[in-house]
Amino acid sequence: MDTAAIEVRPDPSQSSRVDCPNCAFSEWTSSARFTPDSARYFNEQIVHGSAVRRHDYVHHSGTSLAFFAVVNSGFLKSTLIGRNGNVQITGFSMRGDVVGLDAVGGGIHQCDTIALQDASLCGIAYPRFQQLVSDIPAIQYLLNKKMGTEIARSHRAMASLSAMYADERLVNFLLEFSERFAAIGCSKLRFRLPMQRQEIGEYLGLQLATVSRGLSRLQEADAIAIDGKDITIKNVHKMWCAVETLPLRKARC
Amino acid sequence: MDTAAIEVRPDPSQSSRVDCPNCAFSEWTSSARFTPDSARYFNEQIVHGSAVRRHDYVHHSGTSLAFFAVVNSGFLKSTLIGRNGNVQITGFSMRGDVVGLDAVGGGIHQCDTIALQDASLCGIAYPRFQQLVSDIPAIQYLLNKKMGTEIARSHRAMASLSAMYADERLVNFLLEFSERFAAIGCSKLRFRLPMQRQEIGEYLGLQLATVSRGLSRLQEADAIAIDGKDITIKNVHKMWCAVETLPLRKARC
DNA sequence: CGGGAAATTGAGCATCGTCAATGCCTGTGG
DNA sequence: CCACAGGCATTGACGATGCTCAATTTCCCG
Repeated sequence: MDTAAIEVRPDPSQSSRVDCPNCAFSEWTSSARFTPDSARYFNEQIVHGSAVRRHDYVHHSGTSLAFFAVVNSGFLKSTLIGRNGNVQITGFSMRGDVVGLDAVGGGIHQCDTIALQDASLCGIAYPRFQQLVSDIPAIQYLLNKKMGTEIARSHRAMASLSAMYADERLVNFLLEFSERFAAIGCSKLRFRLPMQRQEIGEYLGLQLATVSRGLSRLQEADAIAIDGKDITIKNVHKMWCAVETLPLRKARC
Repeated sequence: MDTAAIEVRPDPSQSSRVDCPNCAFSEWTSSARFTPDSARYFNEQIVHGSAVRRHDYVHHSGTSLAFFAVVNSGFLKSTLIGRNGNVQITGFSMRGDVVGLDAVGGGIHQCDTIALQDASLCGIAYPRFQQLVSDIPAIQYLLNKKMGTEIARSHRAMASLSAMYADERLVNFLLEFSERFAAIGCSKLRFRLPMQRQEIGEYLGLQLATVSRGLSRLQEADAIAIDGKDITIKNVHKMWCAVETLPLRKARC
């Protein structure tokens, strides 16, 4: 799989390249800031409905930014590889998320982005995107919003990595996903985590074993129910309480 | 101190509001993408040479994004306050850095930004900035670059917080500052850290005591010299070696 | 020069990483 | 249809890293 993955594999379930019923860019073009004409024009520049399969790379670290992709369905992870081979997952992408933003600074992708499961993407070539910006200011406005949101999210992630105990990070993580699922119209109380325990650990800075123990503890506290990757949030309050039942932590409340 | 800090406190050392010899926005207007006319016009919209004093707030978390500020001189920190009162420093800003980017997503500042020492800023009102974008595409391009760079930096910070030992984070931190000082024309081998040990800890996810111990260890290894806040980098290679002399870590090489 | 904040350093122990054994689930081939 | 293999998850034991608490020294500013 290579950088061109989203270009070479049109998703057969998408009948038309232009009238893409599932396209997450519609969140952009339906914005009030778009005129119908500019929306149509923008839409024509998009490569619609590219499919990637589990483990495919959407882009590689070190390659130049060729296109922005937006996720229609499925899930992606973005990873940095450290000096010692440490894997850090910098984020998970789901429907509506734009992939490739960390390359905007220098034009070179800093991370690998990989499909966690089969996914559908829409993309727009970066040079084309830059041309459109001057014609359609709304595009720029929406890109700014996405980038600002990503900055805020990674700052929160830093706080979680830096200042929270393992169990708190887990609770935070589950609630982050709960919110994000709600934002795309799924249940915020019952959802399937698309990644495995190892990958949760690589995002939260924890070992696989610690993640597993933490989830078990939350379940014992009757705060959540776990069925493999399926999570049911039973009691948000209990989630935070469960975190504070360990010896030293009681003092902190 | 309040959100309007940069508006109400013109720096007397700046003689003119328009011809600001020290303005870090000159990095923008001198870009090849600016025509002389647009550079002049942009420059006229900037509030030049506002001074903030140590401990002043440049903006408060929860307030709306009123302006972008760029740092001319001095240093700022941006902080998130957690549920338990934990302080997370999400970044330090120095000359050329734009402050307020994490508010672009939702229009509300997510962090407090505070001067570590007396500083000089230039600012531009956000609504005005947005108006200018359509007239001067170069502005947008440069903002994008800054935001993309910030995303990449916070992802690296996540990796550091998540996957590195205390001493590695410190080495990483010192080298990050070394690079950034070099980028603004200062020595990369000898510089003064503007923040205190506690604040290094709040950025790196370490306790003050751990920071202090780590620095001492690097000094004992003859990798750096410490004189209070003044750091001399004596041997980059030894910095990384020093990290690996503790018991368990030898195995990892 | 003196007072208070910041930094260094020490001792003890909690959290979490490491290593390892076991259990569960799925897909495959006999 | 069942056995088996391989990946993934759970759970246990143990020890190291780094946090907490605290004493002391150094630095900075009035």
